Amino acid sequence: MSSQETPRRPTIADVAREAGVATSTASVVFSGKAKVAPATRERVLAAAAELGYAGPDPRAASLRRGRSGIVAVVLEGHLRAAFLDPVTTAMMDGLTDGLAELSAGILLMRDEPGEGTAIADAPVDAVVLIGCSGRTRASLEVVVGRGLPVVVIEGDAGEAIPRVTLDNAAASADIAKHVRDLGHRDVALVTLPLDSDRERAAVTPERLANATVDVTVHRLAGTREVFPDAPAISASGSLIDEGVRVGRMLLADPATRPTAVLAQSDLLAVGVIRAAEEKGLRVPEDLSVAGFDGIALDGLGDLTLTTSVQPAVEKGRAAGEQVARMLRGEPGITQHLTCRFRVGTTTGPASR
Amino acid sequence: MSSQETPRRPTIADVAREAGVATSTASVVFSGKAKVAPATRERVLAAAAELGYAGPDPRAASLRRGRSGIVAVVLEGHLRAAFLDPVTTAMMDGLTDGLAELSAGILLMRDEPGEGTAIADAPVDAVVLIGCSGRTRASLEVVVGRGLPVVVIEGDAGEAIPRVTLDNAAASADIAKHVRDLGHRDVALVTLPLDSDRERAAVTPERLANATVDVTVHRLAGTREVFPDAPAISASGSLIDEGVRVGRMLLADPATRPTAVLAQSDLLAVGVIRAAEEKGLRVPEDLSVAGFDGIALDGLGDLTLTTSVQPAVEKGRAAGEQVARMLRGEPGITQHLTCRFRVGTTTGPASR
DNA sequence: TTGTAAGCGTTATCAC
DNA sequence: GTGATAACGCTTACAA
Repeated sequence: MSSQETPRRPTIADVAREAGVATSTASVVFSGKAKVAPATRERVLAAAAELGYAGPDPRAASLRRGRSGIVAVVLEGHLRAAFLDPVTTAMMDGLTDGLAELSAGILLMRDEPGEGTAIADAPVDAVVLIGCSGRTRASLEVVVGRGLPVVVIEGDAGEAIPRVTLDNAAASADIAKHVRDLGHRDVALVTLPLDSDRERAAVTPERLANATVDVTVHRLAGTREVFPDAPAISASGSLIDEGVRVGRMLLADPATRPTAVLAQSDLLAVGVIRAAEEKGLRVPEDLSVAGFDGIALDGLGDLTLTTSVQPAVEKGRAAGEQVARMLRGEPGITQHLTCRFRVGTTTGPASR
Repeated sequence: MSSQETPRRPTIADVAREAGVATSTASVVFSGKAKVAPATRERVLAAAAELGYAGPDPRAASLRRGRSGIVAVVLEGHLRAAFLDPVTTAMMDGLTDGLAELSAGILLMRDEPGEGTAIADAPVDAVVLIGCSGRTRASLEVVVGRGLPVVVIEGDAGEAIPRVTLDNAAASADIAKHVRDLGHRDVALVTLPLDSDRERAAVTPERLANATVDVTVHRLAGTREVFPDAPAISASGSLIDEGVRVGRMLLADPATRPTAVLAQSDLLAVGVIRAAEEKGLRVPEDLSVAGFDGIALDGLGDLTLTTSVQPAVEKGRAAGEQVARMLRGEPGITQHLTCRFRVGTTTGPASR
């Protein structure tokens, strides 16, 4: 007010000087980490108000503390896809719960080829990697190299990294057994993408050998324990529309038409059902369809999807809790979660 | 390798020493901000590899640079609600686009009573406030006090703050006019929550006067330009299930049953349609229903919702672009976006 | 209870 | 092209 010698924003040192106390005292007033005489406190606050000081600069504080209060969540692919996928959103939901005790912010990052190192430049305290596929693995290395606590959700990260896993293979096998027990022999599969190319095409042994998305591979392995020779088509994503497209491919030729279709996600399954309806096929009388995920689904009319219910929210919560643990200095531990098979009305006895 | 005198992580100074160069030189090798002789460069990189140095500490770098590369997005209420709301996810999608040139991370924060200052402790370069209601306004003050660039999406933040706005009132009036022109006179309204209490109850003048959610108030105002006396019930959120509940309330008594229901969101409208179907009412023959948002909707069967399509993705993109501008030092400007009315098959002539 | 002082790890500036 | 040095703004032992 007297001399305007500060074009720059005031610092805590300015406030301390104005209040006639040491910087450390001013600091303590804001952090509350020690007792301060009410009078001093008031003077500091008054000085802060006077100078328009809005509190300690978080950047400086996080350098000094060695903590930024931010946890990164690395999703593969475009963020838009993540937001559109109900399983991911449910998981994010659980993650915020699991992280709640840290009152940490969640930094959304995508794992893209070019910016694979974006995570390296972000001031984060820990990292949650989701669906660790080939591409994501590059991020994992960076993060580990940096010495940051990390939890991997549904990805193969090696034994040393705490993970949250799902019994994808076993759950897929359960679905397949149910369908087999209903008498089906001509079964076709719709898988999630095999790799980041996300090509919609028949799954050949060669393509499968080069697949990088663990979830896809594991679910397929489980299904093929029961139906070793079932033909499969990989979808380009987990979307209803994509399920429709693949469904049309599978149901095009009446001669080779399967009596059951097992899809690796509920959204794909709904799409297949739509494709069947287009062709005038009744579900489950003419075609049985099963999904995976157990998400709440609109648009199925009176049908209930046969599926395996995965603990999506729990997955996120478990990851959040591990991060919290590791930040507390305790070792992170791998959690194995299981799916629950749910019989619906979209599967029925084989009619031929 | 020789002496293990460093239990702590190596710093760039350690690397420089090991490589026999100045710290500043090592720094430049990592930042690429100046020319370095290939030989020196190699030596530095080798030293880094030797020491297991993974690059500059982002916390220190952001203090020094005054930039953290993080943009905060403040959502009101629980994050889970945000992830479940298609309009919000679409907007987030656009936001990532608008922010792309900054290659900034997105920090998700919620604006809760208790942690209203969480945003004050986060090392962010700019803030996007969404749906600035009474509660969110506290965050706004903190952010402005901190001198951070901020953009408000659909909130009343005063003329000084760059905003992204929607013509909610006009768009709502358009829908109402369409319904009035179809001959409807007994019209009931379903609004979004009025405030953070999110009470499901009849909208009284008193409750309306205390409402803090601008979107709700503006849309209601637009509708009431056409139907000044239409009774309204506020929903507790924008969810199909909530629409079903409110729908049941509105359709309970055949004597007072409206011939048309205008909902402030598509999800609520779908819920109302479900409630109507429960009661054996046909849409649009017995009841016309309109929504708002224009999101892609499953579960409507062959019906197409009459609604106003809002540019949700564009909203986010515009906000992102403003943030990018402001970070470049240019002034942020307010952008007014408009909705587009879309006639569907859920509205028809009044039958009485 | 308050003050002193030493960093936290980096990068910008300016000489050389 | 490289090096010395001074911040960046804060927190936290430790001393008084």
